[in-house]
Amino acid sequence: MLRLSPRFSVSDTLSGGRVEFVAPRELTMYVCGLTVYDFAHIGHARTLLTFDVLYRSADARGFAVKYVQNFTDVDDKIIDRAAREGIEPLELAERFIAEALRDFDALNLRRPAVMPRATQHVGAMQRIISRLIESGHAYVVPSGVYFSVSTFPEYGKLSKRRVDQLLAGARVEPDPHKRDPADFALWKVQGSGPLWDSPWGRGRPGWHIECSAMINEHLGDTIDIHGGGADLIFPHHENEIAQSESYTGKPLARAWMHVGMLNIGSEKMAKSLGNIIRIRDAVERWGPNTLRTYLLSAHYRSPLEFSIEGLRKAYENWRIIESAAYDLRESPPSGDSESPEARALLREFDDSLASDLDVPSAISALVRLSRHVGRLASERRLEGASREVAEAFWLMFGVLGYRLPEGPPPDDVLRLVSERARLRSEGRFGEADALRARLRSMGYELVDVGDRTYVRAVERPRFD
RNA sequence: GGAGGGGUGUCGGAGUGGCUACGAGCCCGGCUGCAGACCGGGUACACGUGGGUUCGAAUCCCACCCCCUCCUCCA
Repeated sequence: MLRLSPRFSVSDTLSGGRVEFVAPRELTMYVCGLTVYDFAHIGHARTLLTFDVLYRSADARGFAVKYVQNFTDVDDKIIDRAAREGIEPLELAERFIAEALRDFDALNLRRPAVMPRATQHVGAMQRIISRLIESGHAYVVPSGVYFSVSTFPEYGKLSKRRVDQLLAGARVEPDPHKRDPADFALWKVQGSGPLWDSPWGRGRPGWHIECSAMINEHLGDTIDIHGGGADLIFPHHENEIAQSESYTGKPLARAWMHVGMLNIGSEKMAKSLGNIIRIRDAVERWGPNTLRTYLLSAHYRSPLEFSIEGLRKAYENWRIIESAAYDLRESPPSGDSESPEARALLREFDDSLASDLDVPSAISALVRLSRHVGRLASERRLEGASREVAEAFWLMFGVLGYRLPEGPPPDDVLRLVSERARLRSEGRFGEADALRARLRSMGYELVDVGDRTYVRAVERPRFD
């Protein structure tokens, strides 16, 4: 039985170095998910896909992974948009959570164990806030509760900032009740939007406290991996650290992982810039596996510049993998011998992912194994080949989160296939090829091997 | 202005002192009635710029240039 090694390391934004994890043991992961006021875009997908591969690979290494990814369902933008549409903020959030889950499924993101929502953890947030006030880390003013940055000497350690520099850069008009411009809100006393009663006035939680609360509720004081987009380093994660560590007195996370931005036209893809591509549009246009290959084609810490050219190359890689997957599905190897090729490539795949989640190199190893499969298939040697070839292939395929369409083709497709076979046997190749083209446009490819014809549901991205 | 991360062949991307990772692309050929996958050959023998250290540097040192992100909600 081939498997991945029980250890991996990732680089940690906080220390700047690597942190290693060794199975078997529990692995707790928390990833900052979406704020649900609109459809998710492929920038979000890049981050989620990165942690999806981390999740799957850690699982394959023998860790008992506990993965939590939240939804932020209360925030100014949700309230604003709901007001514009004349519906309740929570209703709007509910709607976009449903849409997001649909997109996640389309992307074949493996569901985290828990997907908590901010509004379901207000009590936990209030408990933390109360304790922070008692211990002098936070103070109450008429407009709410603020965290006092000066009570946490390590403030700035994640984003490598110094508090005195923050003051100079503070562009927001400060609340006059703030003692220090760098202090941030834990609780906001307000009159509109979803409101909760609290000892400090009716209102709602500040930005960052939700993650501290949800991490603490679901995963404990110190988690193994905390992740998110690189744009969350400051202030979001910095503030989480300040709150949580003041509250528990322990480190919040052993490793902080941040995914580089997806840029488009040399600018970050962001709703506020209006340059987004929705996940569902991208999946529809390019297919889930091609899109996944593309968004994972750059190392996760590097920025990725969106390009059709890059998508096209990702598709070329996927074609090779896809074809091998079908070859293996149609002719599963049954040999008992060892496969040195499969072992070597699996090892390379394993090492790549173990070394700070080098997915591009891992994909490269899978492509080479796919080519090996293709060679065996073309030589009609696949059935007699080592089972390890299939074992290694499906392991790699699964860890990278690829998925082939399930189930047999619909009847009308099968009818066309047999029609084409008839034409072909009569030597009417022109008409047969026209049918092949028509099937292709329906998403089905025919592969003739000897006297057999295979029907494959394939991705057919559009690059115009 | 401050902080962080980068600049490697057409693209993506390894590589932290010597042995041209790797993958895709592109061109030609083979296999195929034609295709896909597969196979053979070819193309690119690159390292932001200028100095320095060294027998030897993409890798070390110095200076400079450029790009991206963050410093405001943001995956």
